Amino acid sequence: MRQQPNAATAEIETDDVSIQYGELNNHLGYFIRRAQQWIFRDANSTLAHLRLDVVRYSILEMVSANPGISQVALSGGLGIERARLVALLDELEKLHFITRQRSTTDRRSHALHLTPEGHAVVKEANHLIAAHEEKVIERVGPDAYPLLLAALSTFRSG
Amino acid sequence: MRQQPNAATAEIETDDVSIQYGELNNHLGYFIRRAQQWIFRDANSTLAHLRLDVVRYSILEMVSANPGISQVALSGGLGIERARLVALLDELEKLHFITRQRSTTDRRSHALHLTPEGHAVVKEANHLIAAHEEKVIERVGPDAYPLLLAALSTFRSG
DNA sequence: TATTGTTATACTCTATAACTATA
DNA sequence: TATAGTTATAGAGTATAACAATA
Repeated sequence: MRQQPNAATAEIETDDVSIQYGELNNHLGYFIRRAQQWIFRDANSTLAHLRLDVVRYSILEMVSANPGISQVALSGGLGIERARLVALLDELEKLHFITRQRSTTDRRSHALHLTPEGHAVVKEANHLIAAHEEKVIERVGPDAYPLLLAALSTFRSG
Repeated sequence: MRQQPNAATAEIETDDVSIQYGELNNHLGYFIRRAQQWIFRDANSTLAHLRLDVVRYSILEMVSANPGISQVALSGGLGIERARLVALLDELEKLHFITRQRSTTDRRSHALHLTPEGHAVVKEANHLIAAHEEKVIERVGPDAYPLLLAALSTFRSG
């Protein structure tokens, strides 16, 4: 939350407003970073009381949509290093949201599943995230929104 | 660089392709995160031999566009914590790309400027980044690209 | 030989609080 | 009292390499 500038400082701060962005105006990466900062902060505060953040939520949602998925497949689908995923799954297992079972067909890999509690929490998270998404839609504009999803989906694969 | 799957493993890996994304298909945050991963990795490898990455480059470009800018103004414009900015500017000063001068009007603040070497490196970086940006434009589609910039620019402020 | 999950390590980034010098 | 820059610290994420079990 930013303070309103008072009358005395308002004049001095006007040069803040006239900041120039130079070439950054032509770089999608800059806008994407700023957008992600806002979106993640807003979504994380929405999910906090469920003991989740966007990364942990996306893991639960992926496991929900792909029961029995392996850790490498999950790693690839979410763009999280498989080494990093281990600690995240440890957490979610400790919260009793997921289970890791040895795969019967390939005993190297784990089959991931949601617990009943995991299903409940992901269901509630989906409601909360949908409300957050409405704010995003309003912010980028309802017309632009589906175009954004379509255009950015090309980065999903590698 | 990802290995091509050979004939023997290709069949096994087909279930990788059929991964389901569930609700993530409706969440801009997920696509933004994947897009940023790709864009930052590509841009960073482009800039590496100049001893820059996208964050350090964006600092130089901002200082270039706003000579004499203060550290707090820069922090706000780029969405980098002012505490974090200190170490980044230390680095760029050590590389002789920028200078910190005490402001004559407010001796609490620093006026940031590019050195001649800084100007040269930012000029070269802009060429390299422009080539990178062409890849991005091709990837999201030339029609969608300007819409992305416009729609995401709403996140620049807060 | 290659892959899955795991551990370990070093580095970077984020978030926060406190200190100083100035205003 | 408030702000700009700085320092310090804890937590989270990234990148990489190596190892055991299994294929």
